[in-house]
Amino acid sequence: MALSERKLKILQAIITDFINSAEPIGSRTLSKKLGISISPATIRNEMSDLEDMGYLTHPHTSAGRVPSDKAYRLYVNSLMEKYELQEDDKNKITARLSNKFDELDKALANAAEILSELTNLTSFALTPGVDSNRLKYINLIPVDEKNLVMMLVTETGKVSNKIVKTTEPYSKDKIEFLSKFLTVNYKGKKLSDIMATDILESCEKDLTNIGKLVENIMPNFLSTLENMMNVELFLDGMTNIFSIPEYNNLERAKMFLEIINRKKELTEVLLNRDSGVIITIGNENIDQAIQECSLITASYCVDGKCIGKLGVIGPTRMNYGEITSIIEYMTENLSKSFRLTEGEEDE
Amino acid sequence: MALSERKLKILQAIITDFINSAEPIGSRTLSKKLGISISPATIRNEMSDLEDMGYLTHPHTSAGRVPSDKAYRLYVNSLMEKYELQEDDKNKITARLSNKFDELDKALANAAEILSELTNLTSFALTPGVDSNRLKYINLIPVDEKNLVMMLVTETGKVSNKIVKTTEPYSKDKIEFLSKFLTVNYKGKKLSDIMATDILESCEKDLTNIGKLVENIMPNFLSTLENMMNVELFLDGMTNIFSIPEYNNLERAKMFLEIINRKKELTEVLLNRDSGVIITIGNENIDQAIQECSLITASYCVDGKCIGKLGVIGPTRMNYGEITSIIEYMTENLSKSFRLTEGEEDE
DNA sequence: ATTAGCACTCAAGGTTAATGAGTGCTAACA
DNA sequence: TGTTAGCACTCATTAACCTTGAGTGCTAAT
Repeated sequence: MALSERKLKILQAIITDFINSAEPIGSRTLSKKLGISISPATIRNEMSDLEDMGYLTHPHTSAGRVPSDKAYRLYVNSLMEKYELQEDDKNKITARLSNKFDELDKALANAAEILSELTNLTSFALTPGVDSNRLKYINLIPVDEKNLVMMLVTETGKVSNKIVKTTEPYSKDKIEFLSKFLTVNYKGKKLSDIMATDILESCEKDLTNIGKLVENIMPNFLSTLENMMNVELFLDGMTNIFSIPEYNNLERAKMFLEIINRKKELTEVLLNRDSGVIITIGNENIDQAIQECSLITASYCVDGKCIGKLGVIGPTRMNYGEITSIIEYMTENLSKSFRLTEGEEDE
Repeated sequence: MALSERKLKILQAIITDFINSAEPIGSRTLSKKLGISISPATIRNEMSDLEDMGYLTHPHTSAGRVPSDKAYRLYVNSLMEKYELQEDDKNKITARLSNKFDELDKALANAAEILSELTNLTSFALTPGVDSNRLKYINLIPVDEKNLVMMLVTETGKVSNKIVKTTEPYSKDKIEFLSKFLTVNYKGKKLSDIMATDILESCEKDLTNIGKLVENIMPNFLSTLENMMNVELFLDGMTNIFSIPEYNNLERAKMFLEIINRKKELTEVLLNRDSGVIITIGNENIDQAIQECSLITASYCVDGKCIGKLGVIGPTRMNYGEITSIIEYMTENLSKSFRLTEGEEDE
């Protein structure tokens, strides 16, 4: 059976209505709402067909129809009209985003906050990922006779440092040498690649003259690298779940919040998503736990590389058009502001 | 009316029972549970007295009795028996705490996680506070011709740094001079004091010879300081609330989570608490929003200064003895490990 | 192909009654 | 005088039952 023009129209009406009301919609109500006059009975027949085709379901015999994941997918791909953000909203977003972008972490936490407020959903922001992260700057800075600070900066602007305690006083020469050695060997290399090679061994061969110092510093070098590889997840608007009818019962709200709070797993899910605007609906999600939710994510760029993610998670019944526009606009904005602050080599 | 020996015994029995069961307890049940045989009728009389004195309440006429905040206070102050952690538990805690204390933030997040698991409550950890935080180390490090890194370290081991972009190429001499200038002027000073003085003005007087560089750097100096003053709050075990009978309904769970997620306000509340082990019960809390909860916090020390906090929040019906012991033990442990890693001047 | 009509279904909400854990009071008892 | 047994009373909780109304599916007429 093919999807006639009319079927599509009915399906679309059901979906948009359900997105707004969260109530199953019946034939009589729908008949009244549709512009053209089709009788409830006809609509019932069409609905029945749509159900056979897998686009609608029934919570129970005497309830109205509800769109299935398949219906949402069709909706997102072709039925949904493009949502244009108001100029006014755009300005508000831009203003709030540009508040404080001097620290990546803060900017992202801020972005997540804005996003959850605008969408009334749970939002998240993920710091730039590992893959294309390269070391840009390595330095060892003396503090006092037995303490020094190791500082690493990546191309994406991530800074990490650590106080290193040496077992015996060090000479300035030695740490300068080591600093240069590290720079020569690892600058421009990917974090993951450095981690993968057996650094400790190769260093100890080359650096026998510095002796003990290497023993103090290299393990710290590695652990700091590891540290920088850890993407960080910012969540916001968790309690928005309580105002969503679908989650208006303890069991479901609890489940949702427990999933959301398993940050490691959630991060994993997000890291595995492609770049660009990605929408996954209900059972399209590979992860069992979130097959009742939809996820919309988009990636933002730092230094021209699209590796961080911003997005929302909520019930499959969400306003895909509007939310997608918001996220897209926000990530574009973030990308722009990160380019401006971090470096302007291209100008 | 005075609290007779027997009244105390009855009150204590009611409290311990209620802490475990969360159910109002009646005279008959209590009579059976008490070692000595007192008839239900007598217990009823005593209960009635205790209610008049404000130690007990009634959810409704035909329900058992429930301890009031006043009762819990009495319990905590004098009735409660000291809870001794098992050697076994202690070892487990120590082992998990010492896992990774190379970064303060991680160690605290980890501590909060352990604490919420052990208590089945919502836990939090607060990074060291502002008051006694002094600058220990200031440095400006050249990266490339127009970028440098400003690094600040406090006595409590907090490190913060920021990439500063200068409007025009700088000379090494100048930044070294500025670095020394800042060190001479601000090392050992409290962050808050530095923030309070009108730095910009005084600098521009003294530093006319460096010109533009000051304009680039000083605002960053200030914002980085501000940054370091921000204490950070780590929360864990939020969803534990769902397994607590008191919160077994949407409204209350929602309220609780919303309060907990207003991190700024929560931080404020925690910052205002004294050092040492502090227990506040229900209406003893100044903050309206948490007057149905009890808070237990203890402070841990970094570098011998007790300024960070670790604690839990939950219903007034909580196992004060056990939880207090756990928190106390954990903060002691944290203080120890922070002393060992950060410096051993005293040995 | 469309529609009106009708029997049927079922969740939700309201009413009622039974249950039982608990109280307060009174009078008897040691 | 403090303690206890007994009894009437209260009230949250639960289950059983009924009513309502939104909705369906099917059939027969248009």
